[in-house]
Amino acid sequence: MSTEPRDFIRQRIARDIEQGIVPPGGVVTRFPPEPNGYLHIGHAKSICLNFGVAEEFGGVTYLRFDDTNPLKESEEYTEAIKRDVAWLGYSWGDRLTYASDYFEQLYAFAEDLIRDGKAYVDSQSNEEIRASRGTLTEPGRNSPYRDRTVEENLDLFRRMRAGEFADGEHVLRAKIDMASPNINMRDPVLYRIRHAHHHRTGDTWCIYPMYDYTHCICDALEGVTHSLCTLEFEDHRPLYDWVLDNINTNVHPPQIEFSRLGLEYTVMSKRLLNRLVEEKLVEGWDDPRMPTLAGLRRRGVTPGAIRDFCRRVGVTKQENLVEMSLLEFCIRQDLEDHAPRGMAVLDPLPVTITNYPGDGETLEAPWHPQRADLGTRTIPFGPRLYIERDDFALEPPPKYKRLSPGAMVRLRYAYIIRCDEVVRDANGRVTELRCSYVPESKSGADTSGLKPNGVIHWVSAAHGVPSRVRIYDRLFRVPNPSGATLAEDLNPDSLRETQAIVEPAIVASDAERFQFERVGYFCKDSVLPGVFNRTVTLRDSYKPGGPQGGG
RNA sequence: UGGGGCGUCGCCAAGCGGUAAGGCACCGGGUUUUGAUCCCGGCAUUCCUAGGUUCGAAUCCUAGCGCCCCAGCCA
Repeated sequence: MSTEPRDFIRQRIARDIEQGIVPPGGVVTRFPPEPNGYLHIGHAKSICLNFGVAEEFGGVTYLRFDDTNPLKESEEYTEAIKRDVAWLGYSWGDRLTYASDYFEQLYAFAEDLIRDGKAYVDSQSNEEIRASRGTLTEPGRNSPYRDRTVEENLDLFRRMRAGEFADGEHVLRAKIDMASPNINMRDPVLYRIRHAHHHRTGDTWCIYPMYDYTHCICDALEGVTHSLCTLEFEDHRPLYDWVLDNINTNVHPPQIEFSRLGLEYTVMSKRLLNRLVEEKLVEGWDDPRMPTLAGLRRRGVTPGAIRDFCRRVGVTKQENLVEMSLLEFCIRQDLEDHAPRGMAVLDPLPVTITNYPGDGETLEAPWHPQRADLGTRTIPFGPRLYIERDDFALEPPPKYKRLSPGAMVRLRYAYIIRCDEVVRDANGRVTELRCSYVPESKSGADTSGLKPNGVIHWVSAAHGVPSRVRIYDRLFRVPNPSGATLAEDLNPDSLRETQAIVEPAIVASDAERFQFERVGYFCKDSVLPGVFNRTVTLRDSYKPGGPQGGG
């Protein structure tokens, strides 16, 4: 489709296919997270890109865990990541791999590099290496160990592997150029000693390869055709290329960089998200206020909405800070099409229908106004109801479309009522509305000819189910949370609990999410039964000043 | 006064020498048993700045300016 976004990466891939560099249907990409935390919406951009591109051009995508640093990684994270990628709607088939699957091959290539005189064991301390690396403007100095013989290097490297040395005693370095203007090329470390238990390889290794050395080789080993990564790795590309140019492989994917996602009001660094969890400032990685996929899921955000968001955001090399309103739009639109409708009252105002005979009846209403396929629900109606307190105004502002003294309004899917009397307590607070209904105005069979000025939602007092409601706003409220002052950046109103009265069909339904008329979108909280999360509100959402009193 | 990137509407983003797509947001108007949705209309004489090349430049050249990334035995 010509209207589909064609970013520079897709253009490049299309060109590579056209020129025969990559066979049609032969595109191979990979999504390579380090299992050191949960995936967030920024990762979704990369997932949608990598899996999306393979889908569009015919190809496959690997889910590859970049697990080269045992100190930070865990099984819990790999499981969470798999869950989230699958939830987003992508499947890796049998292409689930780990960098650690290749440790043996990586090691063999390293010995080759040593034999070729392209890598050496450096025995300087961490500090010495840092000091001799030079600065942004000054070149580095060669290590005194740089000219060790091949035999000595091989011997030392093997003994490193055998566990003869303590952490930090030696490292394996590439022999490139200590005077390179690109600091990544100043004899980068390839292997370090780490006597640590790895979540997959256990204690079989005590030396672990570095990212720059590992990533490109894994790409080559898996036959990746386009290695997509974010902008901060641009400076690493010469090293990516150097490694592949100096080992025995004829596979050499291009590394192509794009900018990471910046989202207004949210912080995306794993370090900060980790702190929020560690310091118990949130309930966990899946706290609905978190920008993690798990958090968004709990909040009621759909995978389709996130995919749509990633598509609309595009892929470029520009730094960007996307407005929250775009994400909200994508969520609203997805829910608009799919979410069943329901009625709930957050702040109840009792209404008595004074002329209603009997004690009730059952009404029928569609789950969705446009989608007959979703079927219908029954709604109990009676002489005692609750309406939303702000659907009534003692002194209605101009163009007010809801209820006020003497005015008429339609109760959605039910009858037209008129407010005859307002009951107030000693403080003047409205405590009840006494109304009369128009019997011939029944929804679907209205012969009254009346045109009320609005429609409001309601719940039968005798049947409504009280439910605890947790209202989540954004976790951060500053335009650009710095994280430097984490506590100050946090929004103290980001989580509130209140009570809602919900129509019974909602409680009985097994649907996850609902759109509540005049209230917003909700989803069932998967953790606490009978509890709903307010996720996105149509009208009141995030607006300064809160609910609009009718303005 | 090192290297690598990036600068098109409030926010994203097309554009690749032929005379500024689209989306979000916003502002009008219409439909509506959700003030939602939906529909219609408006919204950059201008592309960081200044020169230059050209019949013609956001697109090419030159010089500036601004922003981001890099000195982990993290990824």
